[in-house]
Amino acid sequence: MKFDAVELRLMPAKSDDRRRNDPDRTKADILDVATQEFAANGLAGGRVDAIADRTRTSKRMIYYYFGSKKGLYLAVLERSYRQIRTLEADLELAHLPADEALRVLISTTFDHDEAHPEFVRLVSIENIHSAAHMRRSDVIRDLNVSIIETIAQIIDRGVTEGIFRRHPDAIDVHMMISAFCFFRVSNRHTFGTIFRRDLSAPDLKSRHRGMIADAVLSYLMSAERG
Amino acid sequence: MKFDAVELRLMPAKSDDRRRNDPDRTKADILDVATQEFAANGLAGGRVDAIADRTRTSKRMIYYYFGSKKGLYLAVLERSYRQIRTLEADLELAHLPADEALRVLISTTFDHDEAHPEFVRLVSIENIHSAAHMRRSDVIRDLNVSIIETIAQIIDRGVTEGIFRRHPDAIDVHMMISAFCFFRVSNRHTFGTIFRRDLSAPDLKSRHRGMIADAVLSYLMSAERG
DNA sequence: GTCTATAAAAGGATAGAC
DNA sequence: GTCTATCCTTTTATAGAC
Repeated sequence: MKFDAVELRLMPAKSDDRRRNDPDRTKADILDVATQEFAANGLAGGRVDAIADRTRTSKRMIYYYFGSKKGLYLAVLERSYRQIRTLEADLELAHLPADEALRVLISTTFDHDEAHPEFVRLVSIENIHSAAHMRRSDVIRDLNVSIIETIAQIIDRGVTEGIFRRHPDAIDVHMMISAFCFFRVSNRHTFGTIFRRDLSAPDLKSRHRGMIADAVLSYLMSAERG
Repeated sequence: MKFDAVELRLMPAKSDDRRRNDPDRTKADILDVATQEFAANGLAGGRVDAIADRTRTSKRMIYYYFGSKKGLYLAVLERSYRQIRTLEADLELAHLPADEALRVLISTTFDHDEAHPEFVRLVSIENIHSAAHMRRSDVIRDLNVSIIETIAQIIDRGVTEGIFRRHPDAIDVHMMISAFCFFRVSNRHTFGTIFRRDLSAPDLKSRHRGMIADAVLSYLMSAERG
């Protein structure tokens, strides 16, 4: 009799229940799955049912926490942007020579897009929607974009040191870098199909990482129109 | 009596009926509207009803001619690709100096993407679907991509003439050019929102057109790793 | 080849118990 | 906070007359 009672108390039922009732954990779980679903199929193509099925929780909870499909999509988008902005803000490049600093920054952007194709896809999807959701999101619109400040300082420094002969707009330079890194991932499938080339292959990856850095640097180092 | 008969023959009723029953005209009409609809809302987001409503014909005819929503989408995609390939194939650059030829080619790509945002959007959408439809389409996969041959010849010529000091892969150069031109249009909305900049403004357009050309040329003209 | 009406299915959202 | 069952709108697709 005593023995039976002890065994009952040792069962892990209660601890499991607490875990299941943790709101932050539930929300994060939903966001993880939703990120994959929307990145894979778009906003219209993504299925709330499919998300619920792959979650520890139910569809009801998605509506409970996020209100609607679009509310969930926006939460996914906000979280993804917060992550890349944090990464950019953590760069410490002030102690490096201008050209070295720029190479590190380009590699960081390049590697981020390579490592996070789901972010690249979400941004593509949001552009299909003309950035309508992002525009309404204070969170995203007001995320500090320190990368422009970083690039501006590098360009200034390079010009002062005499390494760079051009002095272009920092946002333009950021766009040039972003375009190349982003396109490689965003257009991987159509470009790869048409030109019969696997853009995810490791040798192409390292060649392209060097290529974009060389292109940006030779642009900055060359004389106007040459 | 004679007079009346002549007047009857001149009435345009019959000719109108023929026009309405012209299959090619009907198909082209459907494709025009479908291109706009899919480019605006994606494959899942695009509505067959919405297409039918903006067409001279009915929904029944869309299924009659194209079989399914996906069949229509694929037809739209095939037609868009055929158009840009035709444009590229018409370029006559052999008589120009290598650097001039490259500038013309870059401007052509740049202006094409600017003038055809619906094409850019369709390609973005097809990438969200991992190019699944394009892959199955013999028409698109086998469209001759003469642009690579064109770029390869320009690079060879530039190196022979001593203008270029690098000799990169032609597909890589094409990717570098495409990436910049494409990104400016495909990511116009998110990039514009975040950096508070209107990428469709005329002054930015011409500045960027020159910038991408300068970047590619200074890359080709610079020494390895410099 | 073309139209109207309708079937059939999918998918977003919610009711109500616990 | 969480679950099951279900409503109801939207949307793809087709039947059948002309």
